[in-house]
Amino acid sequence: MSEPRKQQPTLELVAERAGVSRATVSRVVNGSEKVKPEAMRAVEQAIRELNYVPNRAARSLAQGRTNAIALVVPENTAKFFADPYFAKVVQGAAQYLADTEFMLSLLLSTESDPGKTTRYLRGGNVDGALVLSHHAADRSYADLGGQLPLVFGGRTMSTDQSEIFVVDIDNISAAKQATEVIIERGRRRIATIAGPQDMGASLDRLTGFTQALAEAGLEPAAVLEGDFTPDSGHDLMRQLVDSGTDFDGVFVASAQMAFGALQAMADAGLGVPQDVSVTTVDDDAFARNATPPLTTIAQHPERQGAIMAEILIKRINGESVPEWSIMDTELILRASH
Amino acid sequence: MSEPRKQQPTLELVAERAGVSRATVSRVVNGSEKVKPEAMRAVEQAIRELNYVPNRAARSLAQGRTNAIALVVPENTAKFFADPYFAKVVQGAAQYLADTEFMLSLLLSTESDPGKTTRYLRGGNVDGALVLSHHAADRSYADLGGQLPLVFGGRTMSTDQSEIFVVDIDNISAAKQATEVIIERGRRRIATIAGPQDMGASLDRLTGFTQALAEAGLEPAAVLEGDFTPDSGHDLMRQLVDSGTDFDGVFVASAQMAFGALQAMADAGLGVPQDVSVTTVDDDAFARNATPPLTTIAQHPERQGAIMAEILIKRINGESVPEWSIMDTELILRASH
DNA sequence: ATGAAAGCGCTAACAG
DNA sequence: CTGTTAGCGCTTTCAT
Repeated sequence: MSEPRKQQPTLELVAERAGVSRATVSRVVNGSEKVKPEAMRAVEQAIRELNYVPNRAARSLAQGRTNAIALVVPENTAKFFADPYFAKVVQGAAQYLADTEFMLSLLLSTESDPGKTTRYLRGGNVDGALVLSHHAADRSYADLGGQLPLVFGGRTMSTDQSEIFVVDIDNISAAKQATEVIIERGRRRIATIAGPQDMGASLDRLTGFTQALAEAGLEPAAVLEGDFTPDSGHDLMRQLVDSGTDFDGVFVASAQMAFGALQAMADAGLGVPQDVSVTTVDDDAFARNATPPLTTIAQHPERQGAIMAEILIKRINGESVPEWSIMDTELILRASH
Repeated sequence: MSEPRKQQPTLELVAERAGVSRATVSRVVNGSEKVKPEAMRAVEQAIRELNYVPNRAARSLAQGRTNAIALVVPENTAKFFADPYFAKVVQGAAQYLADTEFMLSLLLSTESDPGKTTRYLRGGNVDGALVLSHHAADRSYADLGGQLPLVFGGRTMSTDQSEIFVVDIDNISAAKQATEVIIERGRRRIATIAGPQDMGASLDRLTGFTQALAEAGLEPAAVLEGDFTPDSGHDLMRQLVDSGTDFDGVFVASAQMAFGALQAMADAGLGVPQDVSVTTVDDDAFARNATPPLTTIAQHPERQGAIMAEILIKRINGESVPEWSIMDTELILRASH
């Protein structure tokens, strides 16, 4: 049944045409110094004439290296596209890799069959992988770390493994800082809409929130758990309002959720920041276009992507790199606090 | 310098452990019928114990097939993420492929080095590719069609090639239909904000617009050319207004641009649909959340992605498929016309 | 500086 | 049903 694939010219063909051995062609292709200019020209011409491109599978088999890395997003397609954070990280990684010999291949891990992705990764298709948005329940990638160089974006929840490389912001201090802004505003009944508690970033942000409160001698007015989507922010805020809880400040763990929460508050006739002071994390389109614009902690996902890629490449090349890279964040004061 | 990669167990190792030949292991791995249950169990156990995963490069080299296909987006990362159309197509393709043995690998073609992507594609990394959003200037992919099964999303501009497989809507009739809605409203001074004229879809939509007008005995009030982004829609609409052109209807070639245009009209104090009737193409978040919600032609990008994938797989398997697949569209009447 | 030869890990006839 | 034997296209010692 299989259609005869148009045969690509092989290295051997190039060798014949150039009148040299396959070894020499290989040397030229790989930019080895030790080739006579004369032979080199002949080979290059043959390559051009035949429109030759080396077969990657063969090369990869021979040298045990693929020159490709994967960016794995263990999240469904809809969420992936809805969250500007992913876009930025991908962009940063892609940009960094553009100047290297490496290809970036984006793997949206299908919820239906996560094993498919791991098998692909372990099947020698890539030299390493960047893993994003790692839910705790999902141990598949953490375990993979022993077999393939991995770099995580955001801390993973597994603690029993060493040799886990991660690039992240300090989520605890970020949340703490954001919460302090509210406290400094004089607010005392402060709630939070936290992120999914199976992710490291969410846990840390909740910790930071609690710490800030504790240091000011306060108790949380309420703690709700969302899933980082605007809808969950909206729904939880409405719940909070409907519950009759008395609050005058809220730290929301992501700009997307804060965006939704703001709408719910507007619907409920709550003024921001007069009635409620709100701060959040992420300086994306949601933060900037919210009404009012959100006071927030900017991380720099684009830079994060680039750094992740850089570290992975270094690991692949056997250079030693620190296990943790903590990125700076920035407090952006806008109108919502 | 290269770090010793942790050696994955090979098929040979499995064979030894199971006490059979490599061929038998291969048979089991590939699900051949003709293996004694007994041997099969032994092999399966060995595989489990060794945590064996076949090396793809080797397999692919041996059987001349990779079981991976690429989805190529010749567009920069920012545009890719900003346009819900891409998200939907990817989603559709990913979903379809989830039930097959094929991996989907997303290639954001870097503007800096398009040759890198083509080389990757030709290097035998994938069995075929889906190509999206094809600008005319870019012949690289059309030419690739001779060497690798390709399926395009949206018609390509190259006319000299046969064997070009494309999945698309009928852009001419879609635009015509959208324009007719405006005409039926009794409007006579109708302008258009078209898409980039180096893309087939844009050209066709302009053609459909012009045809509808011609059949009603009308001339375009104005023809502006945007780039499918909301910003371009905004800017062009402001230009149109500032130019003093007299118009009471406008067909905008994409919902993103229409979204921007609507804002500009609101700024200019133009009422929609009282003063100006507007229709567009795409039923995405922009169309639905615009003020007022947009009357539009819905294409079904998710289905398009799935169909593209389906056709590509069939081609890879040597089945014969039609070169053109035209998808249905749907007129959605909302408040803007 | 170059060629010969031995694989990389797997699959695919071909015997048996 | 199973093992033997060739490769797939490329890289890489090792000689020369």
